[in-house]
Amino acid sequence: MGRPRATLKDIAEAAGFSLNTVSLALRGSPRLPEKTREVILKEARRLNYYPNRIARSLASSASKTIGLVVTDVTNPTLTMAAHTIERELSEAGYAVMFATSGGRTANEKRAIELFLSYLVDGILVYPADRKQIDHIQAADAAGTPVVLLVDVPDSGLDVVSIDLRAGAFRAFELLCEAGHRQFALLDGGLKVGNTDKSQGAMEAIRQAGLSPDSLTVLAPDGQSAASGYAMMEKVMALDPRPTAVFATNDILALGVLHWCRENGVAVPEDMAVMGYDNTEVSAYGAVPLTTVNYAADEISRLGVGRILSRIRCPDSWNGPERQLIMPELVLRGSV
Amino acid sequence: MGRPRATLKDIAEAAGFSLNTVSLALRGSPRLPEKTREVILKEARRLNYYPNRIARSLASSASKTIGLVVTDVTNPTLTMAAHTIERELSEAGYAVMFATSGGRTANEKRAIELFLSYLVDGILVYPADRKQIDHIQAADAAGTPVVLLVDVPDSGLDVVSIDLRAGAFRAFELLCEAGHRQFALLDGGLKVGNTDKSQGAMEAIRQAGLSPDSLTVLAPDGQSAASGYAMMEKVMALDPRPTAVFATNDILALGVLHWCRENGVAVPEDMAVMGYDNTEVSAYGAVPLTTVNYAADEISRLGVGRILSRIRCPDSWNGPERQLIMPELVLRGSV
DNA sequence: CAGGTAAATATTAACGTTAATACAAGGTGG
DNA sequence: CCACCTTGTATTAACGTTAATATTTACCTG
Repeated sequence: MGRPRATLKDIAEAAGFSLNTVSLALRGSPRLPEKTREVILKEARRLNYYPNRIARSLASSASKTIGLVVTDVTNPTLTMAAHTIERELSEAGYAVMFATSGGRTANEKRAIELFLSYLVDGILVYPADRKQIDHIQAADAAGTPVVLLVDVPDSGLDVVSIDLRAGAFRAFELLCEAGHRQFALLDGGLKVGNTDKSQGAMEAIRQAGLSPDSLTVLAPDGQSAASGYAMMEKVMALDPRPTAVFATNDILALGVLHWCRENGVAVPEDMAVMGYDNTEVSAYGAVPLTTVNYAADEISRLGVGRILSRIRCPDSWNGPERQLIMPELVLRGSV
Repeated sequence: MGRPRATLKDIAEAAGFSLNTVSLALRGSPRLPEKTREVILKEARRLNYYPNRIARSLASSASKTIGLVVTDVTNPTLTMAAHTIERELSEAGYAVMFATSGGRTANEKRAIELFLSYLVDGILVYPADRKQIDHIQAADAAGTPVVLLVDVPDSGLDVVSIDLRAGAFRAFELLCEAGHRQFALLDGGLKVGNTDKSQGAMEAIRQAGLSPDSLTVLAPDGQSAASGYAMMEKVMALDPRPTAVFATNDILALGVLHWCRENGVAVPEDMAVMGYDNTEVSAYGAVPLTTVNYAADEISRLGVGRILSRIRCPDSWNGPERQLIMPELVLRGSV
């Protein structure tokens, strides 16, 4: 099975220096003369040395690893975010440990514990349930920096997030301006305590001088196109019947569009449909979807920046900060 | 920043046993009497102990970690696979380290080296380029089991994969039976040495008694809907003009459908369109897409099973095995 | 009751690093 | 020219676990 891999000791013996000198040389210490370093580096290359990060972590109590917990990678938005996070971190020399909670707090808790047991230097979380975050707060309090990627006010934690409420607010402003007076909102987040979008919607309606009755909020079962499709039965049964459906993500909206096509409901003439996230598919559905952009890239970059700065200069940290990104509308044909 | 976390030593002192006894107790050794174990477990809970896996890894030289390299998480198929892999492994008590190669061998190499430096117990890879796999072979040869999730014949490595060639073969059988005689194939894999699907297509055409000229293979720039859309200019300029377009993934096909709608080409009447992967969106595009299923779940489960069995019983391993899953066609409206 | 075995626990040495000192040699300044 | 830095290197002790032996105690057997 091949020789055991080379260690610092092997290099030390081969190069004729002490183990620690080798360690210093490989870490580029300025305390060593050029020549010594060269000899050692050459030997290291010859032996095909690469460091054992486990040992390094143990000795230095810094693992150069970040944990990422995501609710559901199947969501293209979170996929994008995970992707960017991985790229950014890997450029910064960090490895990524990855876990999904499936929206269940128990899983999330296990994942975080796992991460802690691997001594991760920091944790990025899309929380499963914003009402249950004790275990997250505990991790932060115990000294492992945490950054939330969804806004949880008063969590006492660092937050970098899209302003979801503002996104929904803008979306409903648009719908109101377009003359709609009766709305259905399919909110996939309600079941996990995420009411931002519903709240934003309601605010916009109030501001437009409409009655709260003009908005019906429905909680679909999952985040799939199938479940958006299924909800349309209920939407069409409402009285008065809405003229606009807003879904809290594109994939739900896609299901809505599909239902409309199959049932001869013209979009946007008979029914306006709006999504959320601006995933790639939104442009290519039965009707190009008007949606709210989710700047996954920006969130990821900012989130990574924040966690790294907390890790690298723990002193310059002055308590948690909330940073909310304002989302843009993406106008296409479905409204 | 909170107390430093409890170690075995702390428990040992609190419980009045030696450090090693504590270690044994926590690992459930049968050599200890029930009572001792209870005392120790109680103390451990009281101190909120959880193991330091870094230390454990170093001592036991097994990290209970698996590395996963994927070419592009943005691809919903790979997302699904990554998701299932993570779930399966986490159930088996393994953590997952995650990296994307972006289809670049250099990145893949770096990722694998990173994994090795973290002493992962095994590696699952969607290889970036099947012509450059020395570094993967090297990892396996050096004692870290590797399983490829894409077929690379004669790699000398374990393989669990969808039979991509057979999928394309079946797809073209279908198209031929439907009476088509002139085909365009948008192959997103060509640029990274992945010719399976093109080969399968050609075989089917040959078997149907058609001339090789009836198939035009085009290499789109990326794996996006936009690039599928862009390629349609070229497809329509072909002479004779094809009556069927086969794209090697759904997202490309989605772009094709979009082009057709915008340019008044009726699908499937004027143009048959087929995709590959059976991603969720394929059912909800401008026209429901006929496609080839990619059993991401099955691949993932089998891949995880294989790597775990190699880790857990290295002795019962009799050299690399190739396991190919036969894909099914999914018939919808676009053909 | 000597001798042996088993059960329960302790001791010691790894694992491969980093970090904190320690030491030697050679130069410099008062 | 001796005390004192500086420069280059070596030594030693962590880090928190597991693994391999040791040791003690208790019990059983002939």
